[in-house]
Amino acid sequence: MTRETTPTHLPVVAIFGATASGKSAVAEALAARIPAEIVSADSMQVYRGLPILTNQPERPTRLVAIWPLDHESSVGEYQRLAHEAIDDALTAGRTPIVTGGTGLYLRAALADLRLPPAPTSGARERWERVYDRLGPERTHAALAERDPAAAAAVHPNDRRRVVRALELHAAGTSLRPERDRLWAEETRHPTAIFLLDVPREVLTRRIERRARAMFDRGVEDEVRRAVERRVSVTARHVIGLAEVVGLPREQAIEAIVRRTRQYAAYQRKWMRRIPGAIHVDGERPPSELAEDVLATLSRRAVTAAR
RNA sequence: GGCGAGGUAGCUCAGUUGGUAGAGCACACGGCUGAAAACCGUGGUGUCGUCGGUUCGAUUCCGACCCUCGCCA
Repeated sequence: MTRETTPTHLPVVAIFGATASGKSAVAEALAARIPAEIVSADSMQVYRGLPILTNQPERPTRLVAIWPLDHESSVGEYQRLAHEAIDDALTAGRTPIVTGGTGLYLRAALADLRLPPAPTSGARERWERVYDRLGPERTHAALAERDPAAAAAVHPNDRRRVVRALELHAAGTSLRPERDRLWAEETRHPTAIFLLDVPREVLTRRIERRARAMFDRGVEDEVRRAVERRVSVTARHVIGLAEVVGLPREQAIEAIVRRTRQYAAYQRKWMRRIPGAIHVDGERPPSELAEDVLATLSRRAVTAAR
């Protein structure tokens, strides 16, 4: 008797945790036990050309290294590809294991966020100019006149969102969705979401070790080669890119550690809010955690079958 | 050793013509719907180097001492 024949009734597994919490290790341990396909939910690992800096997994993973560095990324585009990858795996009879640290991307992969349309060409630049000319207060007031609901959800100083809201209103829609799907528990497929809890101090130690290891592995050459050509606005935000280019080694390491810790704190916020998730002790060995995940899945399958 | 500059938040520093203090960064918390490793909001966490003097009141003025940095020996 093999596990492969065990129906789970929970076709999708998701693993979320802070950076350096060991998500990939658990996903890989799980993939070694059941027919599965790992799908990345990471806004920076999508890029090709910075495998060391973005900490890309060794094992082939869907939606990793899919775009060149000059590509402007977006959740909308990612969402389409993620749904496709997940559905492909299911069709092939494999369990999609959605793994990643970008909270919004994880939600986009699992749920149908019904994102409002992409900006039409030139619209964003036009509204940005309006914002810069009128200033935060007056631009926000103009938004409030046109789309009160959107204005209520956005702070005047949040240039990006005020501009986006105006751009959507001009396109005949709104920043405010008819239904909030971001924090709703609904998903496209029955899904079990696991969150890896790891104490901050442990995470900090791992982050420090990993930052140093990046330099031993040649991150400086990697970055030097990457910035020889155009890097998109979105890719420019990879933690460490500006630091490696502009700072001496020790300062760069220090800055990368600081920013990575800030990122981990941001991910902890997501962990508090992701609906319907199961917290597990991320300090236990990946193999044990994988077994636990399987046990939870079959327990759920029994409940679902009733 | 002499001269000079300085010791204020975790860090870098501002300030108080005497009424116990505030910026940036760090940190914490919150928001977020096609840039999310992004973006925005809220919060001061303090023996004002130490001891003494003057004063109703000293972080501020005075004295001594300690420490740091620079220049000269």
